[in-house]
Amino acid sequence: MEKVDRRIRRTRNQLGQALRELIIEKSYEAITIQDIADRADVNRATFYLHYGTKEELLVTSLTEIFDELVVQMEAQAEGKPPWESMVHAEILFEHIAENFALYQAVLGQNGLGYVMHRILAYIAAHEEKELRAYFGDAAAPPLPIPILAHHVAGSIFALASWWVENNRPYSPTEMAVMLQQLCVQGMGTLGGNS
Amino acid sequence: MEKVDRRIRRTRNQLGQALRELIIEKSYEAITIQDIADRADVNRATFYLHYGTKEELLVTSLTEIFDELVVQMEAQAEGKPPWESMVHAEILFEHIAENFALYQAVLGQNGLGYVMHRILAYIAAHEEKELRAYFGDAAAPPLPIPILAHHVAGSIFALASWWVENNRPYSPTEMAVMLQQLCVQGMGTLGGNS
Amino acid sequence: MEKVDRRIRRTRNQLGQALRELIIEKSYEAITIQDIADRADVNRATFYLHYGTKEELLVTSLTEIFDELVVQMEAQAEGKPPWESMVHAEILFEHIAENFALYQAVLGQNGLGYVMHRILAYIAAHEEKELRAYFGDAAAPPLPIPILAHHVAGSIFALASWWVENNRPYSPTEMAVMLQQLCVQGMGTLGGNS
Amino acid sequence: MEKVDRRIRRTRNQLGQALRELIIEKSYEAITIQDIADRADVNRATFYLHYGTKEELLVTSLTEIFDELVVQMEAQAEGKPPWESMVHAEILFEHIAENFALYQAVLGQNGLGYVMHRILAYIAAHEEKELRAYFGDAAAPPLPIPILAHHVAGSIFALASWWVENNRPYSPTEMAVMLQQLCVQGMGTLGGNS
DNA sequence: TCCTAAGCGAGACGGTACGTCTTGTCTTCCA
DNA sequence: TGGAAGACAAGACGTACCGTCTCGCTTAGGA
Repeated sequence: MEKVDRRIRRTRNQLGQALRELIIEKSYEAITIQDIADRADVNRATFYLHYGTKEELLVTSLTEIFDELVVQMEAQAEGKPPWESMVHAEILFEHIAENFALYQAVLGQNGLGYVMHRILAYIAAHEEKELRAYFGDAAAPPLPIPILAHHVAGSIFALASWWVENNRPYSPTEMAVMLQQLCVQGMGTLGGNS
Repeated sequence: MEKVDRRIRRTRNQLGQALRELIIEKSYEAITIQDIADRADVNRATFYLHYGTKEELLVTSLTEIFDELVVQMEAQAEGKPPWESMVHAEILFEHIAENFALYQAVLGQNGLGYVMHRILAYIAAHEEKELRAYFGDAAAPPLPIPILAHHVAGSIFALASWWVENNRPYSPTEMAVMLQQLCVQGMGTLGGNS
Repeated sequence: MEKVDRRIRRTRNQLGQALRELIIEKSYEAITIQDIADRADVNRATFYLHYGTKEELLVTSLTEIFDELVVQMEAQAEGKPPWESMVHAEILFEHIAENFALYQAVLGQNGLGYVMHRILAYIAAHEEKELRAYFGDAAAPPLPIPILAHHVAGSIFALASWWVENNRPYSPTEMAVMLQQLCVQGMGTLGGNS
Repeated sequence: MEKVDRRIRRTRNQLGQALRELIIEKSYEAITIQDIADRADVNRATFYLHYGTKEELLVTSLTEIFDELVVQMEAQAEGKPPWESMVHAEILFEHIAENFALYQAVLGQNGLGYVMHRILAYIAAHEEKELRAYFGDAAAPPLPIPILAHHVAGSIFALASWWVENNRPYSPTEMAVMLQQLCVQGMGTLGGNS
């Protein structure tokens, strides 16, 4: 555990905070390092003492937020197959609601490809881990696990994306319920006619 | 039908082609307009005679490809609910296979947020249209149509993304089958054990 | 005498006229060929059919004006030494008054070095010719003729320049008288005290 | 006394030096800012940190040279009427001889109108000041002072111009003598015949 | 009177310079 | 020693102007 000067921590926090604020205000590409430094009340040269590129700061900055989410979710680990529990999804949607402006910027029209990809990959990896834990090595899954994982991840990603862009027309719980329904039962039984 | 100088058409084609090539070779952001102009054997100033920004060329260029796909897909319009027909998805995966390198660049690690968002939105809109046609005004759908549409779109997007990043481990047909299975039946019946 | 299409003559006149107008309105360097073409109601490409550069048009255009002056002056040739005749200078100042705006532009703050130099050299050459004619080969001039010529030319140039820049505070005749006085008698006898 | 970074002074010197060298080598208009930057071993953008335009650098650069001349001349201030002292003129011609190539470029065929005008105006203003000091308020001068001043200034300018263009056929002292003779006695008494 | 060459408008294009902006490095000086 | 201040190199940006070219239209002026 490296001992880090208090000032350094302070500077880094300010930089992270500044970027998160700016991302909400304007397109990520349009943000210059000077912008970040100005907002953080820090000299531009100082930025380079801590981060090599804008992206490095972005990853660091977002990681903090994601980590927080993961901690919350892992506190809910149970034995049930992941898709039969709405808890995960509910926590996710609540988390998004809390950082709404940020996710709006990241997932929306001018979203960050890099971040989008990361999120999708992250969710998929998470699902995959849980699926493997569920199926164990015994019962072979009917479809390849990565496919299952990406199916769920894609659905989550798209629903979250839609939800954010449409200003949260449903509550986190409602979203979680619908998500679960779609993933577990599929759309076939929803025709009403069957 | 606007009459366009042959030279103009030629120049624009070269620019579009150049961008598509470069996107495959390096990160979109790293591509300069000079790069594009060089590759297209065109003066940089000439670029600006036709497009205001790199993005404008990108959209134009990709639209051509998407349009082609849409034409193919619409030729398959049938009366069945979209998710019961694998044809659409199959055509999609084949289309991706044909423009593999391009999609690898666009959907991958350093993918373009803008394009990703566009694709997702495009697929969702497409699904939504078909769902509305299917349900008509009579039978109220069990879940809001946008939700259904985005669920499917997200799944398609994520599976396609995964497929591309893992170098097409399955055939387009196999992917289409699995996709349909997941969407229609859901994962609940796949427990294998039940 | 080359036969020139009426249209050609018309085009060239328009271009010359346009340049002369523009020179009065703004700095010569700031005038673009497009400006000239626009003003002349001519396509830019057409400009190049007639003149290679802006300078070429300038010379052609100004030469027309100078030639006119020379004709007037030569009509006054007499046997007297040039500096004892005010006629030349008077004609010159009257000529300048007639093309006032043009000379203001050419001799003023943002005057054209090229044209200034040309004018000075032209006057000097003119003086030199007359001086040589006057001295003949007999009486050796007390000072080298080129020196004498440039002295007079410089004085004319400077006085004209000053006169134009100060909005003609004296009549052409007055200027001519003063010029002659200065050149012939010098300033030594003007001490007022002697 | 403003404190200026040593680097800044160095950069500016290099830029001024570069321009002075280039002016000798080719037409001022043909000199690009890139040329200047290259010659000064400085980045083009750096040029703009110090000067807004080529003209600004030119003025700054030439002013340094002129100032030097003025200092020399003012060290010779005496009570005599300016035109009865050859000292000023002599210093001037010597100064020109020292910066010969530069003046060749500035006064010659492709001279700079702006600079020519400046020089003429500068000399005239200088003369005017001395004339006013000489005449005081008492004796009214026989001719308007500005006219006298411009007469002398024009002569100086033209003789210097001719001298430079003809590769200094006389010594600075000889030029000064002739100049004084012309200005003081005029040409009337030089006819030899009178 | 026709027809044929020339003048010209329109505008795409390669090229060059411009002035601006951002980045990353460096140096100097302060707390 | 961490950071402020800021000069600088590097290089992309979007714009402006230049000179050249090609393509049609029109419009004399000779057949």
